[in-house]
Amino acid sequence: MDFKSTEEKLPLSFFRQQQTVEIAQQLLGKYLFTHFDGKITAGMITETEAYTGAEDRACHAYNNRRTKRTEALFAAGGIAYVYLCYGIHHLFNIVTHKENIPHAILIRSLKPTYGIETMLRRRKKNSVDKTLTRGPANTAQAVGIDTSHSGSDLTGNRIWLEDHGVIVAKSDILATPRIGIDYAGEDKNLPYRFLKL
DNA sequence: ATGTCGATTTGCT
DNA sequence: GCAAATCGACATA
Repeated sequence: MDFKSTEEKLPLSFFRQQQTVEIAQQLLGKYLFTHFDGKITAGMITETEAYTGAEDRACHAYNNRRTKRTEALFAAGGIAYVYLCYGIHHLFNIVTHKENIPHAILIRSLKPTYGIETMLRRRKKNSVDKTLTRGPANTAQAVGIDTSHSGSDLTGNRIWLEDHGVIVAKSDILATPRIGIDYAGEDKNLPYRFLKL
């Protein structure tokens, strides 16, 4: 299948960069595509959060905590880390950095651009509203990503990212502390959440 | 408009 | 046992 998108697809080298906080900002304005059950959906990334590994108390791999769940974080960048939150929500992350450095970027929000009917069906909604692809669990559900996709290649033909040339100036990025990590001590105040204005 | 609460897997104590 | 990188239903105002 040809989506005329090959040249725009983000390469493995993008995900293997090592400044995860910087990459989280670069992801704003990029497009997340999925192709499941014969349906393609896509949206422009508008909100991200960086999780920076063993030294980040908010990261699941803090202190190199290694479990079956967090194993994907320790792989080299370019795969998905998807985990179940509160027993029901699937949260999609992009793994970055090199092998054994467990960094990742949580995708918190998209602007839907393609396959909106499919997104509505997955979200059990009748019409587009603000909540269709806002919030990490809603976003993952809309694009059809669940924990079975943890460890998936992000440069393949099921889940991938594209650069459509959208330029996001630093002045159009709002940085705030991350959401829902009150347990993270000092690290809860780090400005690692980024929103495209 | 704002607040409380339940859903329910994973991992740490 | 309990808290968690959340969401939406329901209550009260």
